Amino acid sequence: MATAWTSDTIEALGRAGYRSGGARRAVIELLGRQDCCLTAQEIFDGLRAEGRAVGIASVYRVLDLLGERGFVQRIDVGAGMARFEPVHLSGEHHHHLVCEDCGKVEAFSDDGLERALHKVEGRTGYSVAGHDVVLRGACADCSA
Amino acid sequence: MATAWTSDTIEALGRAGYRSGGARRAVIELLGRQDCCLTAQEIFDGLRAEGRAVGIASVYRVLDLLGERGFVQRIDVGAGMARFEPVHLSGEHHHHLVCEDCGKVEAFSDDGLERALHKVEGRTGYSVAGHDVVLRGACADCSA
DNA sequence: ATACGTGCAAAGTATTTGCAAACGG
DNA sequence: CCGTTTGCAAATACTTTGCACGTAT
Repeated sequence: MATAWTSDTIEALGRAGYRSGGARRAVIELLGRQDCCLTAQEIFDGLRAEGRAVGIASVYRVLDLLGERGFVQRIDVGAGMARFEPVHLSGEHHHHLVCEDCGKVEAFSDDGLERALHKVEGRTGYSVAGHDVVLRGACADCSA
Repeated sequence: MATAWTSDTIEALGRAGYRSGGARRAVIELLGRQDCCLTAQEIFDGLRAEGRAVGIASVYRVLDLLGERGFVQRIDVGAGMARFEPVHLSGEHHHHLVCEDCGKVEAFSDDGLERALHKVEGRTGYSVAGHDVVLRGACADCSA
């Protein structure tokens, strides 16, 4: 069950002249199945759990390549560890809610917020390629 | 010319039982003079440049203490290096604009964005303590 | 006087790189 | 075959910690 993102990504890399060895394909396939962000270590562990062991260096190399080409978005929630998630062509995306207590990371999205961001982006003088929003706080479980 | 933030912070720490040695004071004073975020290394270099050499470990220790107590905000713009800036009691704050090309970081603020954020925060189920927004792109110089 | 603060050096963690072997086209 | 990709181990970069000494109160 290859997702659209998975096949689009593999195909686009192929067109750009990249070969598809086992490690790259495995990382892309695992990423395609996620709906929120993962750390490099989580990807490494996930692949190992399904028996497709790859070197941690390859995980980083694939993430770096995908990041450069805009297929994944690097996300920093401030835990000293980068997180990565697929960027969907549809343009739909979400932002993150981080529990400062237990470390849980969840996604949320909001149209009003997107509109406000879009408006600001026009006034910056920058050619804005993207944005990240992180809300920090205590989740329902932790604030109880 | 001690800023309000500088003296408020030193005073509050004093009330909380912290002594004021040279390194802590130096870091707090330097931070109080900034209007945007600095890395630990920039703080270290800045202090050294003004002849107030402090250990890099002390810089990190002070930043950690100030962060815990809410006097500074840790900011991640995705360069693999944390940045820190004073949190003003007035509640006024800004967000960041990062040039992915040259690495420049600038501040911006926008009331419409704050309103949109505030609205979203109420619907999350989290008790939201704060938020960060990072706009990524190419600055005027780099996109030319 | 005594506990807290500081600097240095060593340790720790996340990430990157060098290199030789495996592999895809 | 030949150049890319991969895994391993070593290197790096940022940050944290241990410890002995200095200092504020």
